[in-house]
Amino acid sequence: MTVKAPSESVTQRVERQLRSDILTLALPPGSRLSEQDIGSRYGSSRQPGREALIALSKSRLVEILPQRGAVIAKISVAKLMQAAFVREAIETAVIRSACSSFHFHARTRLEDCLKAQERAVESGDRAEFRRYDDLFHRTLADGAGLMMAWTVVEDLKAHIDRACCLSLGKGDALRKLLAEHKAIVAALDARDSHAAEAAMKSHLSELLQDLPTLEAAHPDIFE
Amino acid sequence: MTVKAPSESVTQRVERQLRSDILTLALPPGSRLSEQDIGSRYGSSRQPGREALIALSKSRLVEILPQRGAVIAKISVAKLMQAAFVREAIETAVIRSACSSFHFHARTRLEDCLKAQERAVESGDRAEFRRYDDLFHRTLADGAGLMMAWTVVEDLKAHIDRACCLSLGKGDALRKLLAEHKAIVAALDARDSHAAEAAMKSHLSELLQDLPTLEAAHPDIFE
DNA sequence: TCGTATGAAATTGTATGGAAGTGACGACAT
DNA sequence: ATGTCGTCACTTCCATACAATTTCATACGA
Repeated sequence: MTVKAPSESVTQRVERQLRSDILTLALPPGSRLSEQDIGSRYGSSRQPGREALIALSKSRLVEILPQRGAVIAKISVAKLMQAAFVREAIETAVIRSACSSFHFHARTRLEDCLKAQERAVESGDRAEFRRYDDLFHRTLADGAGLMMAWTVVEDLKAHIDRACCLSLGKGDALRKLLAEHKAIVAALDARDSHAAEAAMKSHLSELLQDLPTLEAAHPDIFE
Repeated sequence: MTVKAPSESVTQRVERQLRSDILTLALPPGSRLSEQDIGSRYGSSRQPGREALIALSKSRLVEILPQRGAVIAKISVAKLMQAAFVREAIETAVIRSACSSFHFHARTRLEDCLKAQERAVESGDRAEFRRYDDLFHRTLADGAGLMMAWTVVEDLKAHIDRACCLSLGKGDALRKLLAEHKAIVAALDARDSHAAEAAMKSHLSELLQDLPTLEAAHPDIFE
């Protein structure tokens, strides 16, 4: 007997594709979009397009102008800094909490993430690396019994990720991120909450280093 | 010449009313709702009802069962604890940041909040007190230049507030909360980030004190 | 030349019709 | 007694029709 695959609804698919196109900058910030545009772009009627726009406007990726249309949000340095601030506040708290109690099974999944990232570094596959970066942070929250923290961070992360898409990413950037992950896990294993928090903090701030450079290089898509 | 009042759309009104009815427990957790129900309850067609349900499902106040309907989320102790954890992580970080830099004008608005809450305590108006409690915390974030932090907290707070509606609230509870607000402001004025963080922490944990009692008293609406 | 009306086009906001999914219930066979 | 199947009511999900609003261009008049 086959388990029923809970197939994705049209709205979910459109939302996922639109989000992806926004995050990868396939749809450049500042673009104007109508519900109709979205619908025909992804092969649906207005309704799924409308619901996707509403959903993404909740995480501030698009701005809905009442009665007029929607615009892909420009990358705002202020929003970026605030998102990073809140993310850091949450993730440092999570890692601290993880140091006092962490699910055994999650620990082995962390190991899997590290291994997968190791492979991604070798093959230079940035997308793969990023997938497991997400999973790494999610697993930390899960192991600490704080999945809600991850759902909040996930939303904030979207803004940060969009900026990361611009970053050229020198060859050894991934290697550095991986080393930071390993430092976090090491501190977690040692139940050293101060070290873990510090490692997490420096890991997260990593991403904002070359923000000024990026803004100078792409003035049109910044606010 | 009068400024045009940007009148509320039907969807917004329905969403606001539904949210309010959920938070005040006028709609008890566990109730099943259809788009049609919402529409006729608040005098609209199914569409605004649908969009309101979708919106509230994002903040996990209702759970949408695909092809079947929606239910008002039950109060979950686990979700409540996680929401409180994340809120504390964010708000303590905000108050710490506020201690290093805080907008002058926001400081006077804090004073207004305290005064208004003083009056609310005198008249015993809990709703009024709560309104200014929100404004107090929002103003802290605003003054620190971290409004995004407040938008995140606001969503988490919904779950906490719903539980607070159950709490009988002894007469001097408000007085205690007000005193805590004053302690936070005092520490902020002194730029004493450790004291401010501690004051905020104890203020937020205040709300969860009698959670076990509540759960025992209302087993039906807990998960 | 400039400001103002007017009207068409585009867009969202709202309502409604219809297809398809889900679970409940009972008839019926085993 | 139990399990399988068909029917039925209910609901969402998606498409589409209609109404309301905004914008833009254009024409007109001072």
